[in-house]
Amino acid sequence: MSSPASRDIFRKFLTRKGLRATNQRLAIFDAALAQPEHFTAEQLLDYARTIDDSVSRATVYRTLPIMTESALLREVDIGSGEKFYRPNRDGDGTQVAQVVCLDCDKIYEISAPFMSWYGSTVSSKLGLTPVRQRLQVSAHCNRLRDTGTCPRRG
Amino acid sequence: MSSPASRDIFRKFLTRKGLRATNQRLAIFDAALAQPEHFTAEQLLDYARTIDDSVSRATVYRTLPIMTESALLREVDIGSGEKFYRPNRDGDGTQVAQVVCLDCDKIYEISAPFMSWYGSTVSSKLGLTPVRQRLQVSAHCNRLRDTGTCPRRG
DNA sequence: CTGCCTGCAAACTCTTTGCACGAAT
DNA sequence: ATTCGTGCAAAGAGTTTGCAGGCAG
Repeated sequence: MSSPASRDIFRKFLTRKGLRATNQRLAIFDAALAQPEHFTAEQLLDYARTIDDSVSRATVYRTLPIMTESALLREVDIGSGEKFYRPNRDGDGTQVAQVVCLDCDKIYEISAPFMSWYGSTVSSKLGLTPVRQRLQVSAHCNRLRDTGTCPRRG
Repeated sequence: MSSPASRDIFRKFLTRKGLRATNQRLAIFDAALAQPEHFTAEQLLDYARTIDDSVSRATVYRTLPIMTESALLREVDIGSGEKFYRPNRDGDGTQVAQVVCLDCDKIYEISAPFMSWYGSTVSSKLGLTPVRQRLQVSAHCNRLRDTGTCPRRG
């Protein structure tokens, strides 16, 4: 949930960008920024509908780019078919690596400040200017392997 | 193109795995390992059909996992909707980063030996065992920005 | 009022799959 | 002779888009 105060912030944000502050967009903003973890477009739709049941899937998909381009959200693509999103509470997200548990699908985010240095170094040698980088580690759960149970699932 | 010799190698390879050495599979193997650059499933289909025009899209998609699981090919997912593949001529591919030019879509591969160390370090802190890692940098072409022309396109 | 924004549903892209036929062993 | 493998076409999943109507500014 979010307070009327955050609504006003979103409203101003949209106006500043020359976009209209529709109830659907506001509901999607509320829903997205209330998420504690990574979420998918579909999950966002579900939650946004609890705020405004007129929100459609199309509008969610049309609003997500607005939020990511403005760095309100960070897009996290772990190559699983669907994209994940996450409120961009801290930093710009270019210095964050992900560790993905292949057993419970949980995505851990790890600070990796050397990443942008690496990106710049490697890009400049090729005559390129880095835009973004991603570092992802896919891993299996030791606990699940040893005891047959992962604390994050069953 | 490939010599009859490589055909025999593929034949033995398949037999060893308990799989049948069909003409379609051999054509796909030939086509895949003849690629100098990254390629998509669709491009592989096109080329494989110049060797054996009975090759179908379904068989390409069914053969790609056989080749990647055996490390003959490396799968490179840059989050662009379609997957890329590449003959795995050197190493195991777990120590290679990609630099993707957003202007010409070229994928440069860079040796990044520290990656597996990083994966292990970060995973163990979470009670996980790393399976694979990927490090990708997306970048823009300086030449295109400065002169309006990228040597890799027009 | 004007035209941006919306929901709906169809379209799209890439990939997977069910089925009956065909070929490798 | 057995199966495993194949092509075809349909199904899938996630996302995008054309259109007619609706609401913000």
